[in-house]
Amino acid sequence: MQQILKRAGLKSTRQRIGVLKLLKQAAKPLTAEELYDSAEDKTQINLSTVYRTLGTLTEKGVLLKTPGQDGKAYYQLNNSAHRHQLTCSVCHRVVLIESCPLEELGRRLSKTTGYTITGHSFEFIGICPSCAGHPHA
Amino acid sequence: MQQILKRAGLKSTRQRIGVLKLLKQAAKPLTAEELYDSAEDKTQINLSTVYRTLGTLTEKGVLLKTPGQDGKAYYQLNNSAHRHQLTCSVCHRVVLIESCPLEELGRRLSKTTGYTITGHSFEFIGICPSCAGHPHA
DNA sequence: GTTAGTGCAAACTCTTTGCAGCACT
DNA sequence: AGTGCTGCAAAGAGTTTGCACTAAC
Repeated sequence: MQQILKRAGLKSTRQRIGVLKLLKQAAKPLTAEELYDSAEDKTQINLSTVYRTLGTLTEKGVLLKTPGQDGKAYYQLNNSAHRHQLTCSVCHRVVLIESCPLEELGRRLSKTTGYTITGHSFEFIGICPSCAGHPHA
Repeated sequence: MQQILKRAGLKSTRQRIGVLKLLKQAAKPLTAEELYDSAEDKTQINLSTVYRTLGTLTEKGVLLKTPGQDGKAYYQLNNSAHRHQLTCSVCHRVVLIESCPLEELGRRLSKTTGYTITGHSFEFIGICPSCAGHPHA
């Protein structure tokens, strides 16, 4: 945890370590508010600090930021285990997609454009079987 | 244009047709504000109406909504010619990706999850060659 | 000791909503 | 004529920022 921060040239603080720990445990993308609410003792971190931490860690490439259809941004560790979402456009419930097919595509894109690809965000939108069944849910 | 609206069960209004026309011409995703500013005569449509129009057309599956890293939502026609973005995390300039590789993936996902896939949003994040060259731009 | 990070409160941006009037079918 | 759509103004949600204080190096 501290190593990640050191590598990024950032100071190790209780707040940052807390955020990283939560994201590591989560195994699904979390919003700033979810992180804030999950902080065991609410007084341990301020919402502004959550936002600032997420911002700097995203800039450093440590985190992946995925702006969702709901207007909130979802954050997760930027590693090969990251997950993407599938949102139902009727009931707005979210499920996770098993694997990420974009790594290879990113490598190809990197070659053709000269960009260094540091991450990606994506999300499918659809209608879940339950909403397709009773459309007025 | 009117046909699209009729098929979606919506009334044909000057404002909606204007929005659709602009999106058709654009060939790149636009934000609500860009659409509002592009309306030839500014008095022809209200910003709220732009948002409402984009919302209903997205719900009907006519438009594709892609929430960007910058906090704004980008809209485009939901057809096979749609485009995705590649954003530089340093200078925040945006370029377009040539093709969309997610159609096939969506079909597969539809089979495994039972969801009706109606769209997707995605974006790559990277560092453009120019920013990689002089990092302090 | 110095610099980077934090908390708090206020501000800002994008987007949504209530309501009265207008336009499409 | 009736219903859906629009404009306006005000509110809402999520996120950012200035400043004084604190903690990491």
